[in-house]
Amino acid sequence: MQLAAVLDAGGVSEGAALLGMTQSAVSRSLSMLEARVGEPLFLRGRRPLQATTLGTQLAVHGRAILTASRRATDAVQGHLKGTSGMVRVGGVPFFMDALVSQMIASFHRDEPEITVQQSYGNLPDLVSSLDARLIDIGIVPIGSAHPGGAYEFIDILPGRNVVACRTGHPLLKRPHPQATDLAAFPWIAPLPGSPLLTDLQMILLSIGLSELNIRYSGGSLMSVVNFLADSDALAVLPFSVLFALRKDNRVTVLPFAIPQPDRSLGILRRLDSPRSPAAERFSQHVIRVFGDLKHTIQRHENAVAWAGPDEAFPPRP
Amino acid sequence: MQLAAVLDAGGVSEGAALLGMTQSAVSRSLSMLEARVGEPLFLRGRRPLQATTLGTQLAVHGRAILTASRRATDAVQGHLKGTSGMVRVGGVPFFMDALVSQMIASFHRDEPEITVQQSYGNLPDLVSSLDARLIDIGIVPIGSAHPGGAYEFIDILPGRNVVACRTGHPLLKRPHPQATDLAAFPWIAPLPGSPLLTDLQMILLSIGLSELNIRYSGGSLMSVVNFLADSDALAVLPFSVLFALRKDNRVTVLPFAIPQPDRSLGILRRLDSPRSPAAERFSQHVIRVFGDLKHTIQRHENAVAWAGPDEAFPPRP
DNA sequence: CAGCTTCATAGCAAAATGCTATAATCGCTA
DNA sequence: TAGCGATTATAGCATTTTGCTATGAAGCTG
Repeated sequence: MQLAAVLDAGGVSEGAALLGMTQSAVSRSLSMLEARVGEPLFLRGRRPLQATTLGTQLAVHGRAILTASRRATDAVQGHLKGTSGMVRVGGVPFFMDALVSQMIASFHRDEPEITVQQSYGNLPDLVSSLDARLIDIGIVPIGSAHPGGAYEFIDILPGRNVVACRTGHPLLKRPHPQATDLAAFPWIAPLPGSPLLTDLQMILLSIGLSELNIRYSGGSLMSVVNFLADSDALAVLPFSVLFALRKDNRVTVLPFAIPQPDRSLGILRRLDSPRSPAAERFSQHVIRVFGDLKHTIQRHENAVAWAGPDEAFPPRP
Repeated sequence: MQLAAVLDAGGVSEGAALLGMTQSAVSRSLSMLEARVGEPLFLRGRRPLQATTLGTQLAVHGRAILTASRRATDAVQGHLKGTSGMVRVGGVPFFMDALVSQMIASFHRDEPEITVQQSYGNLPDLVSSLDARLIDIGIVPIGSAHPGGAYEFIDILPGRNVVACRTGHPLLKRPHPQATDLAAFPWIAPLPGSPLLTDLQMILLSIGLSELNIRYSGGSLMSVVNFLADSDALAVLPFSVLFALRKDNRVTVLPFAIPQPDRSLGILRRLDSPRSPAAERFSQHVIRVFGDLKHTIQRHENAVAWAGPDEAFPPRP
């Protein structure tokens, strides 16, 4: 580091000043380095100081160490102030892809120094990831089965599922689609482990059918949307996810009321985990953006003319 | 560095072993680092050791320092053994482009760890570069004017100039071209400062003309060759340079004997400069390759049916 | 809960590192 | 080339850091 500083500054005294040290200290340690190497590192008595080839080469590595060292102190200071750092976020795939990824982008605009590490998983995986401290926060839908006292759960969006179809789907032309109509079309099943899977079975029950015509399952959100848009298939999706996709105008809500899960999307974190300022800021950001989003989503929901099998499943107010 | 090693190895003891230290030393310094930072860097009591986000981030920089440090020791060891290092070579443009650049390539095949830094210059520039220790060796043509006792000059190729023209040049059809024939064509002048410029004037004198028809001057070798190949112009070039270009079959030797300079291409270096093994190896390589080349060049020279203004300038034996 | 492994802490010696003060050297100019 | 101004090397000393061995504490495993 001293070699690099000295060569960059053009002299021992200047280099020492650059490092906040005295000239003598730098002079000695460089002499010792030369002695250890057994070769001169620079040519004495020249202004500006000339390095030997070996000196030049070593200075390259010294510069690397110097910058790494500076970055390390920056990382620590940023971490303590919360202006930089790292958040490891795990979440359920669909929400991450549709909503959280955009929030990460907007978060990065505000806090460019904070690294966000995203990972996917369903509730059990995310809980064990939290336990193993592999992630700092999880963004998951949680129902009545609370995960226990070791966790904090911050509610950010009520769960609300809808039936999704492509824009221009034949069923959209009917004023009041019936359950039997829905059963006539192929369905997309969510990934195993997804809460949407149980939701789908709930719907089956409520409709009174024993089985749906599952034609596709197991894809990411992008795959599902692509499939939906290019076919007449139907899928159960969170309304907020569809809301996030409204700009594309490829998929939309089928106005058919279905039983709603008693579930909320929220931020899950361990109470005992050392909460870093970066994670704190990210959580606040997500909560704020979802808070802003909630009203817009609500308006869009109310704009749908719902129809359903009976009055047992009205849209939430 | 210790943090990185410990996290990579998966434990304090393993990390210490990786660094060739005892476990206790590493344990203590990491504790001190944690105290300094004021935050835990890893979660105690977990196998394999889990880092906090800050620990992970700092480890990144630690790894950078670790690799830089390793590379530095490699650089030193390589320098001492001569298997790695850096040579700064300066040379006259035409020889560098035609011959030395290829030798640098073949040298790099043998010694991939040695960096070669090439620069251009004519004799005076190269001497001052040597004095300023900006280059380690110079590859220059030197005549009777020896540069002085502070330098070592190793002869590698006798100077031998020829008139060059494109293949298919009209003059090639004549069995014995005369001086007046040559004067009828445009000429390419070498860059100012090049020894070839004085050579060209020598030729003028010997031919008995006061001036040649200079149509182009000041280009690099590639420019000169391109110009030669696409015109009927003539140029004075070292035979070895033309030899190196024989594969392209674009330019060739005009069999017209011209006065030869009392000059040799050779390696110039300061006697007092700290001679690195890398520079030593490079010099040896250049000398060896030129040594091999010399005989081939000689054969090609002898194959030319020379003709000239008189017997004063016969081809060298 | 014993046994094994791993990590943290003491205690001590050696080395490295820092400073101030001072000598030696170098480059430049008159 | 002598001298000046600036820069670099060395001395001497105090402090900190670093290393080791030995030993205690804590965690997993069967």
